[in-house]
Amino acid sequence: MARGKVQLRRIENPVHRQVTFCKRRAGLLKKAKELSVLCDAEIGLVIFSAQGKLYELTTKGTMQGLIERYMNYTREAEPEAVTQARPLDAKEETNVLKQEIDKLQKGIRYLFGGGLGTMKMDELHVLEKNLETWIYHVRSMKMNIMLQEIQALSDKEGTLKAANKYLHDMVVENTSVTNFDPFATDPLYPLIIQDGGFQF
Amino acid sequence: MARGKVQLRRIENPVHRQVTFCKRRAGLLKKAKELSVLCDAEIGLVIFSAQGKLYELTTKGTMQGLIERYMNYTREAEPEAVTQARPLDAKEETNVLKQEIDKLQKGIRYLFGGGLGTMKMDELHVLEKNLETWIYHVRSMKMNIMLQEIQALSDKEGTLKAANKYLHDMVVENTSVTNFDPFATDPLYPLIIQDGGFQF
DNA sequence: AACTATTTATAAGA
DNA sequence: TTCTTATAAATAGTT
Repeated sequence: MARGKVQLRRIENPVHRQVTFCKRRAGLLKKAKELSVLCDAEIGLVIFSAQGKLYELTTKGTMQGLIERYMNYTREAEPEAVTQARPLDAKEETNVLKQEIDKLQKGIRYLFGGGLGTMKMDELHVLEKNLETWIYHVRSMKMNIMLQEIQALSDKEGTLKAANKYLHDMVVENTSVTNFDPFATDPLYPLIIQDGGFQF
Repeated sequence: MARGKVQLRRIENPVHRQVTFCKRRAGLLKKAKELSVLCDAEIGLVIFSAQGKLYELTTKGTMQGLIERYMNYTREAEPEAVTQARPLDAKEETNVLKQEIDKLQKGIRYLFGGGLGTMKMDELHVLEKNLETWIYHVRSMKMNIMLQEIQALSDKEGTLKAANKYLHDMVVENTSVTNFDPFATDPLYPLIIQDGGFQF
């Protein structure tokens, strides 16, 4: 905006681009602050540079709070989920999960606010049930991970046993040809075993 | 920025403020887009008007995606929690609770994002423990509410019994003076009892 | 980082 | 809201 019009496309010269980024970023943040003050608006601005560095601004409260407000607003704008007795398809199930998350979030908002003391009996009851539901989900997921790990270890074990057997046979064959060895017929012994850790 | 300097404080005239909001909002969104294009930055801009209406912009991907990137970035930057063995004082306990809430929120952020599937085993474990802790808190609070209700009912019962006894004595006294009544010595009978409902 | 010539944004008025 | 226009601000290119 000075000494020459600017083309609205990526500035190819990296130095030039960096300088412009610096200047315009400052300008944008300033403008955002001004708009907020002049017009009493709540503004959140997040800028990730091309190098991945974060610059941010919130004009009222925290970014965390603003994100929650945003989530709430966009969720409200979404169409209502349909509750029916028939089995739910994938999309509907997603909506149900979102509602559950919403309830949990409400509970957490209570916790953030006046603490549990401000919650009514029935609200506490709902929160409790939701927490139980999520514990169930979390435990299911843990179980799945564990089963996968077990499967992986089991596969690995099979592979190692096969390798072991092959090596053992080699040893038997070689020793029986070059010289007589009484240990050649010993039971299988793990020549190479490498086991990954497995924590609960 | 024209025909008169602007004071950096809330515009009191509502019409004036609304017009300025409209103009500057457009300007800010334009500047954000330009910065993103010129310097290859990812930008998210959220504006809530004083009336609570939402205006938003994201220059790459979705707001949802940007929020996740932001969450990730800020989580990495956070310092680790301090774990101590000695008993905590009130202020420290508050901090611990805040941290617990933070962890729970992180769990919920995961839920919002790619679902539980993106969480690691240890993260799931932490989330599970936090959920358990909060269920404990919720149940304690329910118990307290119930105990208070019981106490209140018990008090009311005592009051009613006292009133009952007083009324009974009155009846006995009156009947014994004005006329002989064989029912005057009947056992105590509840003349007025009003009991509140009590739901679990 | 500073300096300006210009462009751009926008306050006020219509 | 939108247009116009005088003027304030932002900033591209240069030092």
